[in-house]
Amino acid sequence: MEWSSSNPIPFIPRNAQSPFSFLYNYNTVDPYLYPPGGSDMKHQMLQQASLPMMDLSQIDYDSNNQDKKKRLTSEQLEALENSFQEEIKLDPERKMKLAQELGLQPRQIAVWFQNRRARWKAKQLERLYDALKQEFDAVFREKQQLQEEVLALRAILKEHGSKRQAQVSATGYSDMTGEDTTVESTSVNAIRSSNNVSYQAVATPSSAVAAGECNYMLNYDGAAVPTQSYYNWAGLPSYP
DNA sequence: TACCTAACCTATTCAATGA
DNA sequence: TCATTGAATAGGTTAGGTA
Repeated sequence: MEWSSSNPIPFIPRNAQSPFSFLYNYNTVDPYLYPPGGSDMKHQMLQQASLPMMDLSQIDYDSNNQDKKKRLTSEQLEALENSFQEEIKLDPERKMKLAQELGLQPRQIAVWFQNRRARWKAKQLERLYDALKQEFDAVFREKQQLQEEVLALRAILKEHGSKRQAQVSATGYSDMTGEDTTVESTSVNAIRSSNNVSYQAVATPSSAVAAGECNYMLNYDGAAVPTQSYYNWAGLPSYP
């Protein structure tokens, strides 16, 4: 059965004399709105009925109760979605207007918007996670490439060190003509080329957005200094 | 300043639904 | 039958109004 004004759920109390009759059909008669009294209304009514405070969750619901959860119709969902796209927050005027137009209780409109905002936020977090993961993967790959480059450079240095040592031993002086620098520079370029390391800023538009969102969501001021662990992780030579 | 109220958020429950 | 979805609830927080 659909939930709409054209097909309303008849309000048939389980027992009109029962002090608990207000618990039934509250999809039709919203206990949080009618009458006004806030979220303590159930307890207030229990007290008015001269009954002790009790755990309402323990009350035995009738198997024929009328508060079965009903899915909203596609028309109702479309209207609610359109309204949500216009404005994520719901002002009282819009809530009443939507309730009237869609044949729903204002409380249902408010609940739908609350759940919709929760789903929207979860989706945003999911996107942020994906963006950060991509960023991490890219940085991790670059770190591996740099480590390989460091190893290669160390090997070159070791090789040239051995040659120089042999030259000093043979001639008694060191050759500082700059030829070695040219060799090393060429070697570095070759290694970098083979590793396809660009040496540009890693931040991509998506990662920049992700970082911005991350800073916003985590209330992060963005002024952090690299930590000791970062230097260790990055394989950097020294920690300032 | 304490209290009240309304609106909101997060976590959870549970009926409806589809594979 | 079971996993997923989403409407609804519970309980907590916060902001604004008021005595």
